[in-house]
Amino acid sequence: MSYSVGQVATLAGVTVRTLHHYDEIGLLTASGRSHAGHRRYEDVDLDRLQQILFYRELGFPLEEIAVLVSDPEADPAEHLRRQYSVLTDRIARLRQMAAAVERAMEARKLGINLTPEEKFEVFGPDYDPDDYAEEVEQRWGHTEAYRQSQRRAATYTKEDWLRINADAADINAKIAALMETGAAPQSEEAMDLAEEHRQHICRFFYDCPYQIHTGLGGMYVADERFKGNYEAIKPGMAAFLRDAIMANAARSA
Amino acid sequence: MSYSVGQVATLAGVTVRTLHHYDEIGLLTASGRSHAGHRRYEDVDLDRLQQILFYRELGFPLEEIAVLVSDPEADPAEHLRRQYSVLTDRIARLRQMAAAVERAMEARKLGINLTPEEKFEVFGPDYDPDDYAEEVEQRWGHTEAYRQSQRRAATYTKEDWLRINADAADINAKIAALMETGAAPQSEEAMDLAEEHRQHICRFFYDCPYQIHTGLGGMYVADERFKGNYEAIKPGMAAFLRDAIMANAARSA
DNA sequence: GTTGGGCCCTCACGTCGCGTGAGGTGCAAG
DNA sequence: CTTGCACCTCACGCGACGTGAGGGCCCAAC
Repeated sequence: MSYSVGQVATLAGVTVRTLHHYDEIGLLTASGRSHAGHRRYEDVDLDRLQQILFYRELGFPLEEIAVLVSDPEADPAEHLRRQYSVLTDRIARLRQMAAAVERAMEARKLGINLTPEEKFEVFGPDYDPDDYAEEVEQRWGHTEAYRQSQRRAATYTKEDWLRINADAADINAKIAALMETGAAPQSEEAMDLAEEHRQHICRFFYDCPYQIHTGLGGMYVADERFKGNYEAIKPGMAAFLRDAIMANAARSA
Repeated sequence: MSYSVGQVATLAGVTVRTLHHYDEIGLLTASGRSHAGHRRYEDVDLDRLQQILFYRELGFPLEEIAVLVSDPEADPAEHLRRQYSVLTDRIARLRQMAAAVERAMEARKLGINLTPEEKFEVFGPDYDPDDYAEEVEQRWGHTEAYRQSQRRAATYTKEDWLRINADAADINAKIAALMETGAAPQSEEAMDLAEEHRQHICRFFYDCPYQIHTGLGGMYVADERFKGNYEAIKPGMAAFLRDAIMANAARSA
């Protein structure tokens, strides 16, 4: 099966001119030409185009895309993994922005004026994750201080939530670090972290016996929404955590 | 306090040339000029710039941005709300793409060849949510059929998850629809939906008495990750759901 | 006093990723 | 036979800047 430019264009939702352009710059050259000099695209070209458009959608320049899609370490599965991680990164970025907007809304409500530096922190670009953790705490501390002077008891629970989320992030970080070492989900350390995870839920959310905990573990890999959050921290983390939870439940029995 | 181009540039993380450009096209003109003809930016200019960069980051053309930031219905709170909704939309889009990538990975694992149309559905742009729901079901049904012929019992649980997620989406949709009518979270209908929500958890995840359910409700607004998911469906939904859950728990007592 | 460096200014041309014709070709249907 | 459609190749235009070129203002150091 082969396709003309027009067919490919409508399929992929781009213009013919775009395909011509990609041909011109050598990003996507049709596999062949018909007798009349018309471009003929094969399935393999469609795959490549799909990849190109994916990265384009995320704002990569064509030159960089050429490198990405022509990567000779071209295991297709590797491509997909890369796409997934690029996506989760981007999502994380947007979530940060959303959180910043929320902070701005609250600041407005309370009549707090942000410093000029703060106004642009939304776009915090370099994103060194180590610095980031500190930074957030500091910024929050700052804002909380202001707020405490305006509200009092009402602030209290919110403060708690911050600590709870920080603890959760801490546990997740430890899990990611453990994965880095190549440890198995059935290892002592992994089970201990799973237990820490469970304790955290028990303390701050609700009573969470092993049975419920394993239920949660299953959900972490099966439900898109939860899975995304863990996979964003580290690919494979959802499954790792589930297995560690199951191992931990098994040893307690 | 007023700032020079260079100061503004470093603050905002853009180049001086960019600020010149925005001046040229009238998107952001410095409030004043110094004796020597140098641009002098005030705080209000910084606010405007922040907004401009926000929309730019999300890929809006400058012309459109000019309209958005100059909107005379210019309640700043309204701006923030709009930014938030733009963000959640974008996040939802990326999550869809991520899900599509996952499907592609699974398809690969199972040796299923996607049809050319399917390959480009990732970018499904027009995104009519009604059609979308059907479409997904059909596509999944299709894929499942293929898969069933390859695997058997193993597929079974996955199928269940699909139904579970579909049910959850259904409940969420009903809640959103109810919100649309302006009903209070304490209304009969809202409480019934909260109960449906609880039952859903009981049936598919774990035993979820009212006490735990209200705990979940609190988490839906306090934890960024959960909140984002509900707010993406409809702004204010997280809080609405929490309140409905609390009302429902109260009436059962 | 002047020389230098730093930051600012205004043209003005270059780049990227296409959009948008202009003018020509191959071929199937009326 | 010509009409029409989808394709072809130039080639210029545009948005959002990048990147100098050439010059002005001001302060510090020699």
